[in-house]
Amino acid sequence: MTTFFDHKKIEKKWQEAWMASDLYSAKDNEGNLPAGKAGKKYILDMFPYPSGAGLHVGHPESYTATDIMARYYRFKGFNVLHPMGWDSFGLPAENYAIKTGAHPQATTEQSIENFRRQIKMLGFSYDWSREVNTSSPEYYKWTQWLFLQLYKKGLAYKKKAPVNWCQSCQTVLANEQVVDGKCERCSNPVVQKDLEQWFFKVTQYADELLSGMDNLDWSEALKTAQRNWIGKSEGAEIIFQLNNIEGQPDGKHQVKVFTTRPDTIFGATYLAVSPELAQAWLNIGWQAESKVVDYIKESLASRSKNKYQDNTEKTGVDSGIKAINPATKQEIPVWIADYVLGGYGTGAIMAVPAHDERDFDFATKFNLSIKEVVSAKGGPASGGKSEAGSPRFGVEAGTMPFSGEGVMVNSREFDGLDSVKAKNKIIKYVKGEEKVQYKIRDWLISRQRYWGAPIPIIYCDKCGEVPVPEKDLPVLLPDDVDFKPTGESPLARSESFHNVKCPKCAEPARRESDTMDTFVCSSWYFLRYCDPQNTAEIFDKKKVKFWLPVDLYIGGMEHAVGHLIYSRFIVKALRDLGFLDIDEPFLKIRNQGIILAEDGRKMSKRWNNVINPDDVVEEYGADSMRLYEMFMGPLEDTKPWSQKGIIGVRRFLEKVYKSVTKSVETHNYASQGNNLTEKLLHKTIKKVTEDIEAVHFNTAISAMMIFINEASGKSISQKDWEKFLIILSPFAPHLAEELWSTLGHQESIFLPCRQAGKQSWPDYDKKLVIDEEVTIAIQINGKLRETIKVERGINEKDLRIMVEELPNVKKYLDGQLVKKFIYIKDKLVNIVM
RNA sequence: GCCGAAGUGGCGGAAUUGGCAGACGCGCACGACUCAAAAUCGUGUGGGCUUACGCUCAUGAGAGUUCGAUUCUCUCCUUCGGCACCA
Repeated sequence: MTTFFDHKKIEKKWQEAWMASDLYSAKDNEGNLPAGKAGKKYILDMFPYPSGAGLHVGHPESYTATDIMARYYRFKGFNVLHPMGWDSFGLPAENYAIKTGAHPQATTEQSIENFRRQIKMLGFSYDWSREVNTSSPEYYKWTQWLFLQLYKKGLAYKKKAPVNWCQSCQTVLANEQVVDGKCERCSNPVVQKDLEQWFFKVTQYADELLSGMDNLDWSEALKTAQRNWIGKSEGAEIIFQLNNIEGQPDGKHQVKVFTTRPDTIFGATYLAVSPELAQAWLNIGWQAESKVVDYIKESLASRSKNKYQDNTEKTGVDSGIKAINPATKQEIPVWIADYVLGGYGTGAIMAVPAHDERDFDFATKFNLSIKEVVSAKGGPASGGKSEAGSPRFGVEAGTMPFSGEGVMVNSREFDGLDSVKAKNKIIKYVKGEEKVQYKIRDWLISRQRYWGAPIPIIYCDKCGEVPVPEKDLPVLLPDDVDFKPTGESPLARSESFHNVKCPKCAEPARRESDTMDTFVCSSWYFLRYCDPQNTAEIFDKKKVKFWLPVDLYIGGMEHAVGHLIYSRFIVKALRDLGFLDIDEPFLKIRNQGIILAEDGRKMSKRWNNVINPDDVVEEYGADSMRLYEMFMGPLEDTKPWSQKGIIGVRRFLEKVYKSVTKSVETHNYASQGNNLTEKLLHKTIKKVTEDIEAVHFNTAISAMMIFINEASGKSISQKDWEKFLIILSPFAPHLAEELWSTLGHQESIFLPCRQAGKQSWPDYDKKLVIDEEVTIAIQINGKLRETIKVERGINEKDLRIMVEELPNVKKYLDGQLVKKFIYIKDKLVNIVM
C-alpha cells in the first residue's frame, strides 16, 4: 500500500524522545494531593513470563488497553503508576536449559531483552524506572523475606500429605496447576504421592477470600470461577456410633461424617468411608477381614497411580462394621468406598441413596436399601409413582434420586415439615454440629526444581527447622548446579549450597533444597512496583499505602484461580502482619479475550498460524497494531485476527494524517463557530470519554472514524484539531504526537499531564452535543412508516397535528379510529388503531 | 452433572432504564482516475417480492408480557469457558 506517512520514522523518533523524557514517571512524592486534585491511579498489567518465543498478539491486546487507560488518566490530571516487569522464574526456561545445556540465567536474560524491545516498539507509556525481575536476587531476597514472615505467623508450614506429582517435570504441583488430572505445563498425568512439603495456609482466609469479592468490579465469570474453587458448603458434622470396631485409641467407637443434607438422615441407609480413613483405622489396630484389607490397599494404590481418573464406576467393600443411625437408631452397614475422598470433610459420609446420585449409584450396584425421606413439593419425588417408605419398591427407574428440597416423609415427628426448615431441627435432634467446609486446600509451594527462589530454611539435627536469619538474605541460587530433574531437588547436589552451619548452634546442618513455586514471586510483585529499589525493606509502607489498591488490572482469565487467589491471600496475610492496610489488592479486573488465528483456531506453531507482532509493526506500524487490536471487538471477547482488518485502521490513520497536514498546509482553519463539524467533534469527545471510562475501546475508535470521515476536507480550527489529537493520542500516541508537532507545538502532547492534577483532556460543550433538530420515527401499529424532523422538545399536541398531516400517515389513518397516540419525547411516535 | 458467558448480514461487530436493527470496519459490486494494474476517491451493499412508490420477512428455536422486544419472562437448542465422586 502506498502511504502518506512513514510509520517507522515517526515511531522511532517519538519513542526515543519519550525514553529520554520522564513523561511517564509516577510520582511518589505527590502522595498527598491537595483537595480538588485528581488523585492517583494504579493501572496494572499481568507481567509476562519472558518466553523464548517472544510476544504473541495477546500481550499487546491487554498492554494497549492499560496504556490507553494510563494515558487517559494522566490527561485527566491523575498521578498514574503504570509499570512493567518480568515473571522470570519457572519451568520453561529450566526445561529449555535441560534440553540445550544453556543456563536458565542466560536464556532468561535474552528473553527479557527481546520482550523489552518488543514492548517498547509498541510505544507503551510504562515507567521503566520501576521495572522488576523476579529472578534477580534483589527481588527474590524479598520473596524469601515474605516466606519468613508467613513462617513466623504460622502461615507457612511443612507437612507430609498426599500431593500432586508430575512424573515428567519431576516435581510436586499445586492443585491450581493440575488441569484435568494433567500437569498444566507438560500435559502429562499427575499422580498422588505422600511427601513432606511446604504449604501456605490459604485455607485460613477461605471465608474472607469468598466474601471479599462481593464489592469488587470483576466479571461474573471470574467471581464464579473463584467461588467454585473456594467451594463453600454449609452443613453439619454428625457422629455415628460404631458397635464393633476394635482398636480405636479413645475407645469411643464412633465415626464423624459431614453432610450438607442433615434433613435426609432418616434415609441414611449406610455409611461410606474413604480408603484413607479405613487405612488409618488399620494403623491403629483395626482387625479387618483380609478381603477388606486388600480392597483398601488396592484402592489406595489406584489413587496414587492416577488421582484424577475419569472412570466413574464406583468400587467398595462392606467393612463388616455396623453403625447406628442416630435418627432411626437402626443398625446400618459401614462400607469402604473409593468415591469418598480422604482429604475433604471428615473422610466419611452418611449415604442417602434416595436423595444423592452417587449414593444411589452405589446402593444400586451393591444392592443396599434405599429409603425416601424427602418428597418433592407439590407431589412425590418420583412423579406420582413413589410408594413412600417402602425401600426399593415402587421406585421407578430414572425417577430416583431426588436431590431437591421438599416435604419430609418417613422421618417420624419431622414428617410434613419443609426440608429446608427441618435442617437445624434435625441437627439438634441427632446432637450434630453446624459446620462449614471448603474445597480450597492450602497452597503447596515447594518445587523440586532449580530455577526458582530457594526456600530460606535450614535443617539442623539439634535445633530442627531453623529459618534463615533475615540478615543472611538472599539465599542465593548457586549457578554451578546440574539441574537435571531426578525427583530430588537439584540444589541438594550443590555441596556449597546444601551443607551449611546452623544459624542457631553453628553445628553442621543442611539447607532446604526445594525452591518456591513461581506463583509466590508473582503474588506480590504489584507491591514492589511501588518501591522497586528499596534495599532496606520489602517496600516503604507509605508508598504502598499511597498506590494500592490497584485501580485496574488487566490480564488473562487463566489466572482466575491461581495467581489472583494467591495474591489476595498474600495481601490479607501482609495486612494481618501489619504491613498493609487494605483488604483487597485489585478493585477492578478485566480479562482480555483470546485472539484466535485467521482460521478460527488457536494460534499455534503446530498449525503454523501464529501472527508475530514484529511483522505487524514492521508493515503497518505500532499505532495500527494498537488500534486494530482495540477495534477488533470488545476487550473481553474471543475474536479472530484478520490481516484485512488491520488495513482498515491503517486507512483511518492515513485519513487523520492527510486531513491534519492539509489543514496546516493550506491554513484552512475555520474561525470558531457553531458549525456541524464542531458539533460532531464535541459529540465525539463525549463518546470517546465515556467509552474509555467503560473500557469500550472498539466503539470509541468507531466514533473517531465517524468524525474523520465527516471532517476530512472540511475546515476545522487548529484548536479543534488539537482536541481531536488529544482524544486520539491514547490509542495512537506516535501519530498524535507527530501531528501535534506539525501543528507547531514544541512540547509533547503528553507533557501537560505530567503535572498531577492538571487536566488537559478536552471537555465537551454540553450545548454542542445536543441537536436542536431531532428525527422522530413514526410507527403505525408498531411498524415504521415515516420519519419527521422537528425541533427538539416539541410538545405532543403540536407534533400530533404535524404527524397527522403527513401524506404517508394520512394514507393509513384514512377512515380508521385512532385508539392511542404514543409519544416518546424526541424519539418516536406510535399510532395504534 | 453443576456454575458462568454468549448466539445479530458474506466476515469482525454496533444498538440495553423496552422505542427507526445492522453504526464503524472488512469484503463485495459499480463508477472515477490509469495504457493497464495497484493505491486512492465516489456510490451501493441483510433476505424475498416489486419497473417503481413501496410492501414484507428477519437478531439461535418456540411461546409469553407490551402500543412496541436484539433488550424483559418461560421452555428448548448450540457454542465457548470454569469446576467436577467435595457428600
